[in-house]
Amino acid sequence: MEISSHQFHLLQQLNEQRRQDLFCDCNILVEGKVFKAHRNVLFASSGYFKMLLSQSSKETSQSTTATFQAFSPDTFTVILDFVYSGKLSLTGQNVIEVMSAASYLQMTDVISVCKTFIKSSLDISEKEKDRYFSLSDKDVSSNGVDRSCVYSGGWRAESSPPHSHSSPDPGTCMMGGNAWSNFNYYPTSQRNAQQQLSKHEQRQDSIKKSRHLGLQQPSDIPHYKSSKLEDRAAEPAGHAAPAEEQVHIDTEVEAPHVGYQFGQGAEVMPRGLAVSQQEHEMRFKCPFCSHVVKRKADLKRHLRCHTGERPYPCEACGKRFSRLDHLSSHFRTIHQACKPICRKCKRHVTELTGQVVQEGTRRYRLCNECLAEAGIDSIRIDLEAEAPLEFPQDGDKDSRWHYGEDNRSDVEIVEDGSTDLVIQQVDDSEDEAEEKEVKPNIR
DNA sequence: CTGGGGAAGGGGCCC
DNA sequence: GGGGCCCCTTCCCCA
Repeated sequence: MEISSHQFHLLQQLNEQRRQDLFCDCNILVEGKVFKAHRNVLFASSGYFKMLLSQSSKETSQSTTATFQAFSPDTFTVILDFVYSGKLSLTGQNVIEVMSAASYLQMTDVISVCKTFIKSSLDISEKEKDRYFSLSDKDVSSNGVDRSCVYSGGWRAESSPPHSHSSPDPGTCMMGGNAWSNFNYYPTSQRNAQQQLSKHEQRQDSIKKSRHLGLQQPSDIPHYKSSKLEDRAAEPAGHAAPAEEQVHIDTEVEAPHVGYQFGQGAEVMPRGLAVSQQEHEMRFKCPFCSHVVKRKADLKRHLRCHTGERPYPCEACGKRFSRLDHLSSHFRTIHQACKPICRKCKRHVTELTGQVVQEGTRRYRLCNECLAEAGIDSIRIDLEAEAPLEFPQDGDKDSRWHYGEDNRSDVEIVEDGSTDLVIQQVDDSEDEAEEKEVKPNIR
């Protein structure tokens, strides 16, 4: 006969003991904050602690101290609360750090829930995007502003994914016991499962589309296939960690001040052997790969290569980018002909020696000789429709990307530019204030 | 088949 | 934390 409430009461009792610091035999030091816990509970919950404590238990039967600098005390609070309650308090703000910490601690279930949470958030973003794109294809210039809300919205706390019915409080994912066994939600259709696209697949997709179709409409957003998110979900939580991913483990008894660094999920070695100050600074580990970065913002940026999120669409051609600077670079190169180099002979051209050729949404420069050789000097020279070619300058942020209405219509109509070349005179001295500038959709 | 060039994309880091 | 620049690698196209 099995009494189902026993597990719950047992966990409850252990949690109570933890709060009252009863029988706690393990101290976890996170950025100066001390957490008390029971070794057996940590051992049973985390592959990392299992490894650590099995090692230290050989050395001592007394209390153990583990020191972490890889995540914040707040993050560890979420982890530890989960260990002792089965409730994981995820929000859009903490999910990345929690997942990173869970990866660190080799807590498979937590990682899975975080992934589901993120995927759910992305799905919300996708829905918003779909809704956004279905509203209007013409009102593009104003939509860029809204889109940032859409993308960021998916990560907000209020966008928390649906959780188990047994979860007592909103925004908390229940794990453990029956609640966890029932936790198997897939928020939307299979489309969501295909949302994630591996880097390679995604790139192939986008390149083919842009090259073969010339224009990548919003509806051409890559249909994300099975991703690293999915792939990694199948991996054990204790996947290989890089050498940089290291934490100090201090054993208080036999070697009071001799620390151990814990890397690669299995090795315990004296701290002094490999820990350097530089490695201490590298503290944000990607939960999907072995990459470690110093700044949280860099991790956030890096994660886009796993999630496939591309919040920055080029307004001229529709191609989407994961980073604003890539969009800017793309725009300058492809649509603004910023390079003062003849595309054919590679010679430097000036406003006197060369002209800009517009080929669909693409622009590049040709010297007068190459223009004549190409036999396209008879193509109409449309000075009226000339768009500025100035490289965007600082302090001109608002105006530099503005896309003249005439050009807009040009761009939208002409997709296969091979039959519609427009030559423009190069005039870098033109007054910027009067320029009609091409403007990508910057958030 | 191969090498060069262009474009995309990722990381580091400064402001 | 975001924006942006620089550097590097990878991929693809083309001669």
